[in-house]
Amino acid sequence: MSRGDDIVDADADAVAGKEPPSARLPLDRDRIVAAALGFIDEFGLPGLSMRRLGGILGVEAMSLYRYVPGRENLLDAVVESILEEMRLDEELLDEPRDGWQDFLQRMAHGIRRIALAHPQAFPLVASRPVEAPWLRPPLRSVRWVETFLNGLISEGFSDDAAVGAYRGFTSFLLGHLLLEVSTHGADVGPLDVLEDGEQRNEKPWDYPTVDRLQGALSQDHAAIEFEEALEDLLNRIALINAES
Amino acid sequence: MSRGDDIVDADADAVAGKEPPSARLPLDRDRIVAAALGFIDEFGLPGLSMRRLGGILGVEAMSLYRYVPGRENLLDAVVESILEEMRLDEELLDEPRDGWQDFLQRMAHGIRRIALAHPQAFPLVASRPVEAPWLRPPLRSVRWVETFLNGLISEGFSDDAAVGAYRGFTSFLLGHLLLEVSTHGADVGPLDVLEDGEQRNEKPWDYPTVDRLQGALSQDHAAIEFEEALEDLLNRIALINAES
DNA sequence: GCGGAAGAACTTACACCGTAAGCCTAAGGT
DNA sequence: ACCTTAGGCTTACGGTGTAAGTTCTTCCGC
Repeated sequence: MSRGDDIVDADADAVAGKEPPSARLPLDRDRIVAAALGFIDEFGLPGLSMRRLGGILGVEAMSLYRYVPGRENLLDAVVESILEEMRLDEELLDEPRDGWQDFLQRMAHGIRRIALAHPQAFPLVASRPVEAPWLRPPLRSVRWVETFLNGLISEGFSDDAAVGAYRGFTSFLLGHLLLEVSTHGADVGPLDVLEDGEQRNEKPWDYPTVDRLQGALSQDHAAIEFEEALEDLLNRIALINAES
Repeated sequence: MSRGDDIVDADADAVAGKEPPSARLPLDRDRIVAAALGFIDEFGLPGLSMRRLGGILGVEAMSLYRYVPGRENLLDAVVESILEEMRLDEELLDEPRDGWQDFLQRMAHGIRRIALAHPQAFPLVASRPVEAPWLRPPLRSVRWVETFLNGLISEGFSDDAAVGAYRGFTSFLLGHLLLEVSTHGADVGPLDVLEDGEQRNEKPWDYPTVDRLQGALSQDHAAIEFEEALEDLLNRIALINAES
């Protein structure tokens, strides 16, 4: 080493008007959560460790524990931050304006947007244990449930119809979005390329129909299917509403 | 201890016709997978480690690696074994007998049965990466997809209609069953009982509608909802079929 | 019976993980 | 000038997956 070029001269920096790198951004909790989400988005959940996350923030792992009780809690916070992000979506309404169909359409599309924005993190929303059994993913916060139910009731839904709609809505969204997002993950998954001369030992393959339909199966109509299935769901909900 | 009662007398056992406990069941791969599934069913996925699994089988952790390439592969094998279990279900048909509705009804109920039989393991079926993007959970094996598609096509479905039905079917099942199973998990989750004098620091709670509907939200109509939603799905599929 | 080969388990070792406990330094109030 | 406190660092412990090497057991050809 020639006279420690890699060591920053803090005094000189201070004179130059720069902030010393340490203690300037005192490692806020939100910044930790944001960094965690960023990491997951970029490298996937399994790679996230407290030590690495600390490294990203230029800090030892243990320093994180001043702001976050532990890894589990951190992941919960990540989920929460994703739902919070959805709050900022301008398209989403706090209450119906042009009928409950429009209200639910906007909500469904909003959730789909965040799912597609965080394909690696979205499964967290689904797989993290929920504090109350009726608080179902992906509408994982009481505020959203309250918004949902109030919205429908204000449009003339009975209590039971609103609850039924809530269950159908969550179930539909969870299934569709998990699958849509998981195919995105498959695209960027482990490359898994065959080395030269390497031979994949395939089992005997005798699935002619799958073979023949491979093309049709691989086509991505997720967006259209989402719209159609959503519309069917809304019709179904309309029926629930009419019956009750 | 009075004269090592806990030590088995192997010779005496051999004379009595019993097999010595060691090396008699040479730790077959299927036995490992079955033990893993059993463990998950009983204690949940996060507690499963190679060392503990070895312990259960009366063996050091590293011995498992002779039959299983690693933990990830083991979990894949567990998923596979669950799907295999479904093959044995007598109610399931290899091809339609009383129409495609009956065919799909049986398949849906079969998958629901295994989901409810392994509530702790079922999320694995959904969250494990799939080798091909069109191989969607919970129908996670080419054989099942082949069976599904062939069944529908033999009943007069066009290729596209069959593929569309496949997508709707998987999406519906995944969403509904994941949610149904997750509420089961919540029941047996960490007890989380308040200690004497401990006070849960609740945030200010202002969700009157959720409050009022707490009862309705908590009621468990999963079975009925499953039937109704499944019937709606079948109607939807019938439409797809008619249109194409 | 015996030597050797092969199979199946055990042992050791490494890098990494989450996190409990304590230490060190610097800023701010008095 | 002192003390408090915040905000980070260091160390340490038990646990994890797994690569590599070792030891024991069993069986087969002679």
